Amino acid sequence: MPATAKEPVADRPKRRVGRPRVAPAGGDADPREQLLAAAAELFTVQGYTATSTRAITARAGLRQASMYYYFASKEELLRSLLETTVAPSLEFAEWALAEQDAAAETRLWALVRIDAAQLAGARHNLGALYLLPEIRQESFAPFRAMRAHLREAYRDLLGGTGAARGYAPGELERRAHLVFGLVEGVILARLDDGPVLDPAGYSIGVADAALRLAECDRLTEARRHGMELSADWLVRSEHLPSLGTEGRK
Amino acid sequence: MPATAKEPVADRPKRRVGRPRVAPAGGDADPREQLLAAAAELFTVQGYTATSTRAITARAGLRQASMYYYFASKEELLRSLLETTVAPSLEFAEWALAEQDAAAETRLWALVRIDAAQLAGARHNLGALYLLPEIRQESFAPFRAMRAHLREAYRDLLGGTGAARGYAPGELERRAHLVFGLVEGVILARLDDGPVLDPAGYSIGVADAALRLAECDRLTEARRHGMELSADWLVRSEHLPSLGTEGRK
DNA sequence: ATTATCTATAGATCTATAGATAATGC
DNA sequence: ATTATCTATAGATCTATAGATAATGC
Repeated sequence: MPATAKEPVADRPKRRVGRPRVAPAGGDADPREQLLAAAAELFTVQGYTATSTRAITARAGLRQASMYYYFASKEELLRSLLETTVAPSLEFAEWALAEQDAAAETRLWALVRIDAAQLAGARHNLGALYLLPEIRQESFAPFRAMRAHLREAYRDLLGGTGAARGYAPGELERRAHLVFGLVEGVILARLDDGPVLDPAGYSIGVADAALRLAECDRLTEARRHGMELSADWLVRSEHLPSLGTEGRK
Repeated sequence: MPATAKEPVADRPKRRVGRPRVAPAGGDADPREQLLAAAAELFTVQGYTATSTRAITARAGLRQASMYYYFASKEELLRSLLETTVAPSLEFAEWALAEQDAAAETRLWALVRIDAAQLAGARHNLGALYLLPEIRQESFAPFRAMRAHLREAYRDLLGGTGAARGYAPGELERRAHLVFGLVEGVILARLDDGPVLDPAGYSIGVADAALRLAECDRLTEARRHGMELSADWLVRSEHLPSLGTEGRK
């Protein structure tokens, strides 16, 4: 007879205050967390508008109306989810910006790595929520501000880089976009392939790639490298097919 | 009295067959195109599910039910829009793959350029539609197949590159993801900033960047370049904050 | 008494179909 | 006769609120 059998925690009767649930799911977890988890899954898979509060609560083991005990609206549930998603990256970015001792290259590399790893490795493709059209609404302004901050951190780190000294005016901004886009490309890769090939390894690949993007002395060389930008190619890639549906404005 | 006044086309009375519209908008355009244009705008700005057929038709100058004269369902409208969006890129990609005379670098550069320019320059951020969760449904399989083809073209061009000879196994696939992600980063940049900084110039920047991403001999050098991957940094970027809402499955 | 849930429902949608109608074409 | 639109509406949602209820806490 093991002594452990008597621990008060082990056989905690998990009696809870309040009316019992009629269809509990997933055991004793905090209902608020259960709702967030259910929403994360459904929002990323089906989309925000297409996910009903009924579907969320069903997955969380509650009745539809009970959601409103924890969140004032469906929108607030989304807001909560979004903010917990950027927060860690942003926190790391602030720290990296302040840490002036290390080279900017090092700090940029580390930021990209951690950011990419998080995007690649999170259980659901939460990054895809950044793209929801809903977040343009005024009520998501705080979240958008967080993202803007993060992008600025990328730009500032990039600006501290040795390569940045060689940038023409405006080039820093452009490169920052490229690097930021590279990182968020992880989100898109996951959309096509499910969880990306080994997050840990992949994120290092992304971080290395970010530094390659930063460099500028290679540009002319790369351009020369086996490229005959003559007639046909230039012409064809100059002509942008107008992409239909021009519609008036 | 200018002679042009009599041209039969110029003063075409634009009388159309069928019951007249009650609230025409945007003049004499083909109603099907008007619907596509309206949907493009609304889907990209508000999202697919959040856009009602009523909103689409209102913008196109028709009554809600009249949409069904042109499209069997709202979903088919989306499908139509998506396919006209990838089609041009895909067509160019096929051509580029076949054109074995030019160096792979050249062809890859041109493909990236045209693709990025299209994403950056299109009136609405139509690329963002790729990300709609709806397109995972079986009914969008043909569209997904087109995208997969495009990605394969990227990979194959990349594989023909001089740099690719130095890739470790699996590295080609990974780089292809990076390049594809880089290009689609344009979509995300637009989400934040509206139409990106000068599409023509930006797209060249992206194409140059893609070639930089392809290179591999620089990797170790880049890593050495000013990086002290010691204690603190490695540790901190090793630890991935677990990102909340773990929920069970 | 407090807490966490429930049931029931009001009110507001939204998609798609049925069937009428107002033009032109012949 | 054909075409392109319209009006009206069935049926199916969906969000959020009101108010009841079944636990525990004291």
